[in-house]
Order: sequence, then structure tokens, then C-alpha cells
Amino acid sequence: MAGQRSLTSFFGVASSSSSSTAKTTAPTATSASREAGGYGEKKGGGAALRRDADVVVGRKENATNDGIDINVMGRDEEDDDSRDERGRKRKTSVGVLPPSNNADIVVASGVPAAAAEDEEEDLVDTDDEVARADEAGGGGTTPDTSMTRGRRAAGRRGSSSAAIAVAASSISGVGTRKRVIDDDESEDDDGDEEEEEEYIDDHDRDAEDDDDMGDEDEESIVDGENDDRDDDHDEPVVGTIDASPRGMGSSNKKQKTLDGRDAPPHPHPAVLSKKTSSASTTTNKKSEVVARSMKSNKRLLDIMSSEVDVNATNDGELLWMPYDKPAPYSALCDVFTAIEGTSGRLEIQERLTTFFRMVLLRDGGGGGGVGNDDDDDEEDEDEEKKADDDEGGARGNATKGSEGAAVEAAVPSTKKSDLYALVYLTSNTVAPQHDNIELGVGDSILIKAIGEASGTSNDFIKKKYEKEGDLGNVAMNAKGRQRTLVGFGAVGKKGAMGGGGPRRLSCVDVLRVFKEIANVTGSQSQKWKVDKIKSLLVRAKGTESKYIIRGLQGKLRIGLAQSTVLASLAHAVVLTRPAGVMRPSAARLNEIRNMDGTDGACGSVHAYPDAARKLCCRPEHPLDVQLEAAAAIVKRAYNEVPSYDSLVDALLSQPLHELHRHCTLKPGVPVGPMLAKPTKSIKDVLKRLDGMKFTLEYKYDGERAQIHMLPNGETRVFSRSLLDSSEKFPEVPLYTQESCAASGVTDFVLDAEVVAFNRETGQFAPFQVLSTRKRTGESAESAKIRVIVQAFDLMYLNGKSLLDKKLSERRDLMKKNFLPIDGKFQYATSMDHKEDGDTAAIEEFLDAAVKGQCEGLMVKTLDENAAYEPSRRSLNWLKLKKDYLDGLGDSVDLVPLGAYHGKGKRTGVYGAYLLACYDEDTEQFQSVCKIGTGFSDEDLRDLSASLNNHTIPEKSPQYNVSDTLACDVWFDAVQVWEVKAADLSKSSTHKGAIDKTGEVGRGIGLRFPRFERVRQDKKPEAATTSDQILEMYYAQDSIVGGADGGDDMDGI
DNA sequence: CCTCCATGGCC
DNA sequence: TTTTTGG
DNA sequence: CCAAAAAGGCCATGGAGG
Repeated sequence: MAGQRSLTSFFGVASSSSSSTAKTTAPTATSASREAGGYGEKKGGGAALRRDADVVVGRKENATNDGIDINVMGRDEEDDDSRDERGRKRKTSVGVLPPSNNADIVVASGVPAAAAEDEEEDLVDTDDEVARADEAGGGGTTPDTSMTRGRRAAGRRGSSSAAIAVAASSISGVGTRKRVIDDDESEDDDGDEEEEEEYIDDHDRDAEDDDDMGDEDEESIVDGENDDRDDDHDEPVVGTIDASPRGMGSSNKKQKTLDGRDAPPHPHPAVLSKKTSSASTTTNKKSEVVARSMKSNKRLLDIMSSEVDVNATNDGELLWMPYDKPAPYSALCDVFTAIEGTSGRLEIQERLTTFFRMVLLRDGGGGGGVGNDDDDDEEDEDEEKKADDDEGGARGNATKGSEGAAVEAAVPSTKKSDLYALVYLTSNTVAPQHDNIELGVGDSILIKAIGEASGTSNDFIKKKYEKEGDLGNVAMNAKGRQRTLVGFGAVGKKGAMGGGGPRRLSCVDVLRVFKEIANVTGSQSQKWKVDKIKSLLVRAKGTESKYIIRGLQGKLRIGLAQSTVLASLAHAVVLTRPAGVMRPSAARLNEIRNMDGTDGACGSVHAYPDAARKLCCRPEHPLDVQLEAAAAIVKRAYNEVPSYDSLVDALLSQPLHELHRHCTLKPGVPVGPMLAKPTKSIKDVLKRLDGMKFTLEYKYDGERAQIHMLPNGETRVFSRSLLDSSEKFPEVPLYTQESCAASGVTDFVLDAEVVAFNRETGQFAPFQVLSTRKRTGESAESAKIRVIVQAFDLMYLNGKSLLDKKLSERRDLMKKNFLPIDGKFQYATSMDHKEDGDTAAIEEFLDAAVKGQCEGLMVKTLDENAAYEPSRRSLNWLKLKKDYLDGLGDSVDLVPLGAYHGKGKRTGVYGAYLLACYDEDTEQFQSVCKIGTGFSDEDLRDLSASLNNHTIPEKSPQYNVSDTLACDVWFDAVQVWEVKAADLSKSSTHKGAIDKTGEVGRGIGLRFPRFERVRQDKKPEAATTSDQILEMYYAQDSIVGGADGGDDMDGI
């Protein structure tokens, strides 16, 4: 209805042939108009990363010796434990103690004992190193030193608390270990040399042994490929790798310029989007890459055992020596660098694959598998074998332990721990999402750490950050300076290991520290974190600091997709089958050949059987087909059980073709929720779903909730990003259980939207209301904000996964087993579309949804392509929101008052702007939002350039802007931009229509603002006025307190 | 003890 | 959440 | 087609700092 937004009436002309922004034209003047708006709301934010750590949480016990008290958590042990078992968050408290005293124990609870053990050893190792580093490094790091020492001491003393067995044993290990490590350095080479040989033999033999079925083929095939092309390809590969890293590294010229540059750095357009992709790509690039990555294991071993100095950085194969030592972090950084320098997914994949294979080649099995229970025929044998290996590899592995059997029973295997580390580091997480582990590190802390580590001020670092747009680079450069100054480390390449510098970081080291950081809370915890990070930086060399910082920042920024990690992992496992993993028996193979792919009856063939066939039935399927199938299997496994711990455990113990038996949806572990694609018009919807049966559902403006009930009655709720939000919505599972009480449901996984609900009026409350909910400690009664469950899907019921069922079936099951309960549990209002392209009905339904305080509609196919595809934003689900529709939604014309320096790929250009409406009464420009999306790269360049002609030294008195929104650069009010928003909301930070909102101090802000185009036809004073903004605000269905009843929920 | 800031989480 | 971009 | 990487508003939390 209303809404015509700025008219496009004549938009023709697109004048601006000039360089102006592409989107620029649009003459006419209508100013903002608004339509009846629909709304929904959303907010920004974004799934940040959660880092890893399996369940582990390093928990630090305060040394009781000192008699300190602490325990901030005030929780008792049992409580704690039980929480742990569920794999939930568990933080550690630093308590009152100086951090130095804590941290002595790191308990790995969900992880194999072995892993825990490993951590311990390394911990000490680390500290020791740090200590030495400190001494060597001198200045700046002093405080760190003492702290570290303190910790070490405490560790040796033993944990008094020892609440947990594992902890105790770990600790004892620690004491002895520490010096072992040092000694080891020297012995290592020799010892390992021999081992290596053995390994090779072993491995080969191994392969032959298990590979009864066509293994010969495999080897030969692979080798064949290898022979054919290896030589040819080696060159190129080397070249590429070499080039990238070096090029990148050297490109840091940065220098003290900061002074001269103090003034707002005028962005240089040129910077945006460059990234030279070396390879031009050809159609057969793919096959080439595949071929190249098929190097035989033997070949890899050759490479590895040759005199390659990995620390010095690859000779093209990126290896490290000796190869059975923990993977050096520098090797990973080299890969990161290479990835950052290329855009070819295939090339990236290849590098990662090789890296993973390096680890997989090692013997020394997977240690005590985390509860894997499976029954596949030959398993047992494997376990045995693994056990043996473990013992043998114990010393070799661990932290290069040695020292005889110092380490008792469960010994960590570098294979497994390295793989964990690699996977987590590459995906930049620290633990499965549902463990709710937070890093608690942001720019502030990082800046502090970098400043301290480099002996410079925080302000200095901040400035560099503004200029460079990447904290990681800042750290790397700052560090470089410091280092040369101090003059330690670096130098000896090979010497790195033996030299006087601190021991080089391994991937395991880094991950461990990340985990430690993630679990510290309490007084002084931030300082502790800074110190911890600082100590990492001190040990870092070359690009290491860059990636450490970026990792902690949560943005690796190398363009590495999660799916690429998974694919690489899959490829690695196929090419280098982990020791102990069996090939299918003849019988099993036969089953696989004959598996029925139409189980799911979703219209689509269930991916698994087909993939398994391609994977196993070699004769018919060439290697690249196998690889692809493997990737599909692994991705699916991860999407069903989003935990790298589980995945790695499974991959090391199970053959790929059985993976689905182990990594499969089960109540208690969240599955990636299915996502929807935005659709711009009803026409688009029809075009997409042409001829298929589909349904329309209201899209509620609440929080996505995946509700689980286990057979034992336990319940959980997970958010869209898979965090456990059970504490936030305690009543949700209760309502749901109540809803299915009558149908004898034993366990389930249900998909729904939790919406704030006003029981008096029977209406939904806006998202903003829901978001004021306490995040923890709520109960159904205490909750001030009432909620209602709007259910729309069922993924698991009574012991069976429904993922492969089609939506119509899933929905039937849901309705059959879960009954609506007034004010507590309902189905999402829906309407099944009746054939033909009846646009009117859809339109009507959409309007009704909006009136009912919904954001719009969800559109889903019922039968065809209607399986529940975890984590996928596929075409099967579409979302249709009013503001997507052209000509609808809130469109306003605002004035840019200032800008903020862009980060990352927007370095050198403004990344965001502050926009304001105009208040005619006061002649003020009042901020209503910042804006950072909707710009093309070209827009960004053009806008920066043009506005740079209008900078002013400081905020104009005419601008009503909160201090918290201070821009980096201020402009005169010269332009008008058309901006689209989903919604308007009361704001404490923005000033739109302030003093007219009825709430003192609060103005109005925009939700989800995005740039549409420059209005060259408008003067700033002609921008949308605050009165208009206010009007638009009140025109929203969700406001007015339900001016027009939008109660009808179950209509239709 | 109370406020401010940083962090992360939802959209 | 939204958007643009590159493989 | 997919997914990474830029970016938004508003909220609760918990540590830092007066």
C-alpha cells in the first residue's frame, strides 16, 4: 500500500553517466513515504564464532595452597560435573587470585584422557618457553614472566584441589615433563630419524594388509597419477606457494608514517578489491589439481623424510620435520598465507588436504576414542592395533616426550591432537557451538596485548589499525619491529628449534591457549588474557602473530570456507586412510552396492547411499568421483552433528562409508537449522516453485528455537547459531512437552520460533521486547516476558530421524503428535498453495501476516525437494518479506554526516557512514542509523572520494549525534541518500525525532538499513524529516499497541 | 556500590 | 539480519 | 548456486574503574 518510496517514476535516465555511483539516479522527489509497513525486525549481529574446545574446558583451579578463596562460581562440584556431561558451557573463574596461580590444571573433560594429558604437558612446555622468551626478549614482557613462573610453580606443587582425576594425573606429568621437553630438542632428530623409517615401512605394510580389496589398485592408481604428473606439477606448485607467502610477507612496509598521516587518511579507491588471482584457470584446472593432490602416501612420506626444513618454510610441499612432531603453527600459517593469496578454491583445498594428510600419515592412532561405539565388524582389531601404536608412539608423539614411559597409560597421539588442532584452527573455532564457549576477547584486549608485546602504546596500535584495517597485520608488523630490536629468535631457521629462541609454536599450542583464554572469567581475567595473548605474540614469528590475532578476533579473513575445510578433510581421509580404518568387507560392499537410494521418499534421493557407492565401488568410479562423494558424506555428517570433535573421532576410527551411522542426528545435539533465501517478489516465488506444491507460513519476529527432548526426558533448546539457550527459555521445552504429552512421544527434535507474547491482548510483541529477556536464570513464572512457541517442523521423533522425510510428512507427524495449547504452543499459521499461479491469494496472506506482527512469509515445498537439509540455505525454503519487495518497505532519504574507516577488505575506503534525518523545528540533523551495506565496491570508492571533498574538522553543532557514535571523519551536510530499512525502533543511541517520542532521551533508529542510491536531486534540507520518521514509526503495525487487532492467529 | 565499557548474541 | 563478490 | 566478508540496532552480561 502506501509506499511508493521514492519514485522511480522516472527513473529512467540514469543519468549519471558520470562516474557517480551506479545507483545514483532517481530524480523525483518524493521523500520518504512509508507504507503500511510490515515489519518484523531483525537485528544485526552475527554469529560470531565460537571457538572450540570440545568439551574441554580448561578449568583452572585455584591453588588452595595459597589459601585464597575464590570460587566465584559458587557452584559445587557435582553441579559442575553434571553440567559438563551435557557438554555445556563451563567457565573457569580466575577468582581473586592473580592468574598466575590458577591455570595449573587443565581438565579435558569431554576429551579422551589422552588429549587432556597432552594439554598438560604442553602447558608446561609453553610456560617454560614463555619464560625463556621473556628473558631473552627482555623489556616489556616482564610482568608476564613472573606470572608464568608462578603458574609453573603452582603446577609443580600439584593441584591441591584435584577435583578431578584426570587433572591430578596430568599435573604430575607436568612436573617431570618440562625439562624433558628441552632435552628432547636435541635428541629428537636422531631418534625420530629411525622412527620415521619404521613408520614408513609400517605404514606401507599396513596399507597392504587392510587393503585387501583393491588396495593394490589404489596405490597403483594413485602412484600412477603421481608418476605421470608429479614432476610436471611439482614445479608449478612450488612456484605458487613460494610466491604467495613471500610476496605477502614482504609487502609490509609500513612504517612510522603514522605521524604524517594523522589526518584522516583519505581513502584511496584503488585499494578495494584487488586480490590477484594468479591462476587464470582453465576448464581442466580442476582435474589437474585433483590429480596433483593424489600424490601417493609413499610419495608424501618421501617428501617428508627428505631433508626439508619446514620451519624455513616449505619447498612447495609445506612440510615440517620431523614429520611426526606436532605440526608447527608456522606451517599452518604458511597455508593460510597461501590461501589468502589465492582465490582458487581448488588450490586451497589441495593445500589443506596435503596438510591433513601429513598428519594422517602418522601412526599412533586415535587414542581413546571418545565414546564411539560401533560395531562394525572389524573394528575391534583396529582398536587393539591402535592401542599398541599409542604406546609406541607415546614418546614420539606427545610433546615429543621421550623420557621413557614417563607418561603412563593414555598417551596422546599427535595424530589426533594435531588433527583436532588443525581442524579447529582452520575453521577458527574453539569448541562446538552448543558448548557455549566464549572467547571473551575483542579488539580492546587485542590492542592492549599487541601494544604491550611490541612495547608501544595502545593509541599507536589503534592508529595503525585504522590505517591498515587489519589488526593481524598490525601485530605482525609491530612485532617485526620489536623483534629486530631485541634481536632474538628469528635468525636461525633450522636453528629455530635448537637455537636460543623460544620453542616454536605448534598448532596444538595455539589451540590450547585459545581454549584457555576462552575459559577464564572473573576478576582480573582480562588482564590475564592480555598476558596470555602477549606470551603467544612473543613466541610468534613471521606471519604467526597475524593469524593469532585474527583468530582471536574471530575473523581469519582468508576466504576459507568451512565447506572447504570439510572437503579437504574428506579428501585427506580418502587419500590417506587413517591406520586402523578398514575398507568394507565383501559383504558390506555388496550391501552398499544394493542400497536403496529412495528411502527418504522426498522426491530426492537420499545422498548417502549414492555417495557411499561412489566412494566404495571403485571400478565404476574414478578417484575424483570418490573424492567428491567423500566430501558430500563428510559435509552431511558435520551438518547433522556439528562438532569437529565428533567428526574427527569418527574419521579416525570409522570408514567413510559408515560415517552416517556415527554422525547422525540425535536429540541432545543441535543440527544446523535449515535456512531460507530472500525472495524479491511473489513472482519470483512462483517462478522458483513452479508446478510444485508448496506452503506459506507466517514468519514470526522472534528467535529461532530448536527444541530437543531426549529419551530420558531431558530437554534442551538451541538457538539459530546452535548455542544452548535452554536457560533463556526454560518454559519452552515445558510447553512443548505438555503439547505432546498425550501422544506418548519419547524423544524429539522440533523446529520453531519463540515469540514474545502478550497474554492479555493475545498478541505477539515485537522482537525488541523479546530481546529484553534475561539470558539466564529465568523460569516460566519469573519471566516477565512471556513467550509462545510457534512450531513449524519436526526433525526427529521417537527414535527416528525425519530429516529425509518430506515436509508434508514431517508436518503431519508434528500435528499428529503435538497439539496446540493456548498461549503456549501453536503451529505457525500456514496456507498451502493451491496449484496455479494465484498471486492474489499469496499477496493477501502476506498482508495478513504483516498485520499479525510477522515479518512476512516463509515459502516451502511440501513434497519435492522437501527434505530437511541441515544448515542449508537452499532453494527449498524462501522468505518473503515486505521490505524486500520493490516499492514497498520503508524507504527514507538521509544525509551522511560522517564516516568510519573501513576494515578488512574495505581498508582505504570508508566502511560505514552515519546518517541523519532533518528536524525542521530545530534545523538539526539527527542521527537515525549507521549504514554499511548495500554499497557495491564501486559505490564505496566513489562515495569516499566525493565526500572527501567535504570534510570538516569536527562535528558540526548542527548535528545531533551521540558521542558514542563519533565518526572518524565528519562531513558537511551535502548529500542525500536513499536508504531502505525493515523497521523503525525506539533508540537510546540515535536521535531521530528525539523529544517527540514521548520517551525522554530516546530517539528513533532504523533496523537493517541498507544503501539504495544517492539522491542527487535532493538537498540535505529536503531529506526525510524527523516528523516523517516519527510518523513512520507509529504507522507500524507492531506499535500502537495493536491499533488494529492483528490477533487472528490461526486463521486459515 | 555504582557506572561505563567491552563482548557477544539475537535479529 | 542485509548486501556484494568471487569461484 | 554457495558462502565469505563487509556492515547495522539493540539488548544483557560481567569485568574495570571510579
